[in-house]
Amino acid sequence: MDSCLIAKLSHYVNLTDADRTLLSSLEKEEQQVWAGEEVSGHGDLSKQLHVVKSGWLYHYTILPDGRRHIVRIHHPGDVLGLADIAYRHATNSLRSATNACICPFPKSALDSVFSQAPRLTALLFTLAVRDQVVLIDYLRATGRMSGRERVAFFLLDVLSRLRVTDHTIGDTFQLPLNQTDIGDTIGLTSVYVSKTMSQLHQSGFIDYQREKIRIRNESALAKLSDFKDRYANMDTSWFPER
Amino acid sequence: MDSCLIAKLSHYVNLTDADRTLLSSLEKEEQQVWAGEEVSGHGDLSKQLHVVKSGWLYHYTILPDGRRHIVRIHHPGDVLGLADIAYRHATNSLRSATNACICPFPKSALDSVFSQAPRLTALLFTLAVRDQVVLIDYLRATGRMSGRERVAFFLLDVLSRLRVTDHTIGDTFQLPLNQTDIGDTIGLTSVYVSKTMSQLHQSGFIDYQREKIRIRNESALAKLSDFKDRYANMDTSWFPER
DNA sequence: CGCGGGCTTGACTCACTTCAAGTTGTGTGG
DNA sequence: CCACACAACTTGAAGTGAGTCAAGCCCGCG
Repeated sequence: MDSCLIAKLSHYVNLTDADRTLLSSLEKEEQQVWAGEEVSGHGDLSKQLHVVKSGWLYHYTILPDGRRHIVRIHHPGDVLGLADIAYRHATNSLRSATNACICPFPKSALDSVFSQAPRLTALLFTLAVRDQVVLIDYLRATGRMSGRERVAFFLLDVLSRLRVTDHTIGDTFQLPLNQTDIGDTIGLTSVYVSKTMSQLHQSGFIDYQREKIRIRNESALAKLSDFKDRYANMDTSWFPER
Repeated sequence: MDSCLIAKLSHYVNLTDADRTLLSSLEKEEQQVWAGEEVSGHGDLSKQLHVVKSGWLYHYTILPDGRRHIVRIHHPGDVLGLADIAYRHATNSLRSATNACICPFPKSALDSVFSQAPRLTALLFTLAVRDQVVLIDYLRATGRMSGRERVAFFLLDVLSRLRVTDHTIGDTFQLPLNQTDIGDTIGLTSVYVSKTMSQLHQSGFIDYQREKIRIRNESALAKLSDFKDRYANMDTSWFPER
């Protein structure tokens, strides 16, 4: 019943009742999607954004020769498609990794947020910009780090994101992505991801089997991959009063 | 006398007089910086944003072992630091590539934009989001493309950005960055950038000497690197009326 | 019980790095 | 106007991290 969008945003600021009403209007409509299903393709008209209610999804692109790069992974409570509001056609494709439930809403719903709720606007802006900072972290990892460092970085990134909504999470989590997906996210092949993960296991950093990952030495991994948590804290002090 | 910020934004929407007044308040203060000078460092308190009046700058990060990645290159008319408004401390460092003139303004100036000018808010949002799409293009290039493709991509990206403000630009432009800088932007070493550029020259794609680049076969380069211009057109149709 | 997707492992290859020794061009001082 | 210094670029030889190819394994599922 509870909206995970509101839950996620409340993590960062206090929302007024008016804000909550406005936000829940974004979650009116629901859509079920299957694991592996394509939600929207590159080049589609991008008139809609989505809020994720449950499940994991990801945005990706295909290169002309067929190689794939996964751009961003999405969890419950995420607002998807902000990256596409600047263009008439979607610049990336969206696919569901698991069975999922998403709530589509039109781009134009944002204009009522912008004109009615400056504080919420600032928050959305901040979230978009946080995504940008995370993308930069990925860019730097992909551009300048070894495979081992990149895998470490990736696992910690997923873990930190899960912690935003699930405070009870310890060192173990479910990762509903296969090693090909992981490789396509950090610019490696699935073969090399496999070799790297087994090496990280042998060095005592992680345990894993199927979709379950256990981080055995988080601080060492963080040091290895120079990881900074971008999700836990954000600066909202400059926000307009209401 | 003319503001290049206003010039750049006018490329996308019609601005009211009120909008112009608000915008020019962001360019009240001026600061001169020298080529190679550090403007703000990673970890500094990030209370200020900047508008670039003249010159080239770039944001970069250093890895623990000293390797560098250049995250984003900035030109006149760009708004810098949007990526940092979500955090109390700067997540990346800013350095000037050439002598430059920049206009600092406080984060809090954004809140007056958000509460007074919904249309301008939408525009700023769109710009932030366009940067995100470009970062994604870089991420995909860095993660999945060969050195040759990456260099081609980089050169076309710079050219397209210059064209936003300079419509007279043909196939030749000034690139005030050395090959180490280029390599640090696309995840290569300076040695390999040199070899790749001379190879691109020999295949008839480009000419270059010192800081001058000539693109001899733009469409072939675009095909080679699967380049899409993200700067020329953006969707502003969903913007609030005023 | 057999099929198939995902994971592992090893042998081989190659794109890119590293190292190192030139070359070029440009600004500076005598 | 020359000489010297210096940064940027070039070029080649040698090394390596990650890719490719391919065979085999594991395990959940029909």
